[in-house]
Amino acid sequence: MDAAAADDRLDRAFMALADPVRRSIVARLSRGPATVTELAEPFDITTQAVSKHIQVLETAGLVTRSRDAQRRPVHLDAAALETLTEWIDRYRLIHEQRFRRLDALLASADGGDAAASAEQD
Amino acid sequence: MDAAAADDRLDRAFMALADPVRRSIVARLSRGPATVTELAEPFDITTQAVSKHIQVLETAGLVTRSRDAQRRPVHLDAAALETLTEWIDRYRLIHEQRFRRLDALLASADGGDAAASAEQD
DNA sequence: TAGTTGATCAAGCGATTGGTTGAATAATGG
DNA sequence: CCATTATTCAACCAATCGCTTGATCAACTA
Repeated sequence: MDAAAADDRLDRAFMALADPVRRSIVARLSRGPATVTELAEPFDITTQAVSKHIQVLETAGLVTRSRDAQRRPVHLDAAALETLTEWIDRYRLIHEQRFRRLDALLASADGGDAAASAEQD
Repeated sequence: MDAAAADDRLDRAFMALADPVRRSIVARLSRGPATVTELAEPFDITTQAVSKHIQVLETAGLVTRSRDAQRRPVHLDAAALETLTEWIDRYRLIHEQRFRRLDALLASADGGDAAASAEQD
């Protein structure tokens, strides 16, 4: 997978989670697979709309589907979720390490009141 | 903050990261604050467009801004990023624990070939 | 076989997105 | 004061989003 494809995958995955209905579906699926009608039940929207939401999650790689007679059970893919936390944590940790270095620098250079303003910038 | 407001916050935050330009801005900001023009430099779009991207990140609570003469330096808010990983990890872990329980159940109940199909569903 | 259930396809609609150009607002420096 | 620099506001545009209704497909069951 090249960089552009990985980018596109992140686009779709974050976009997929940027909707309360789809996040609710993910939450439900964390407790086990469910069919489209089951997933649609808590919401005041049509099953067609829920079907589309599931397609969005599937295209993003967050869920997969199997077959059971007429039903198409939806399964969560936890590995895809992990990819997202990895992306976020990567930059979160870089940011926090920068802070720690800055604090250490200011603490060793001079008095403590400079360290207080370090949190500001 | 009530549940609806928290929901809306998550909507905006995930949506904000669902764009490669904005993710690139977040990556840049993890190494320290930057002005709008600095952030716009790597991209083939206008500074107005970048300004809008930053407003999206700001509304999502992912960045804050200060003032330095005409400049409006943008700062990353790592705590907001942590909120996102917390949401994702919550359901990821529920999902994985469910798998572990299922594996243990099948392993104790009968032979190993049932455990092999447990990964399927 | 006919009817029912589960899910998708298709077309359409209002709202929103990411981008543009052009004008306006702030704050600095000569 | 005037010109420059940094940023935002405003209006617009094509594309996409979430959702609807209506029709279709697929598989079971009486």
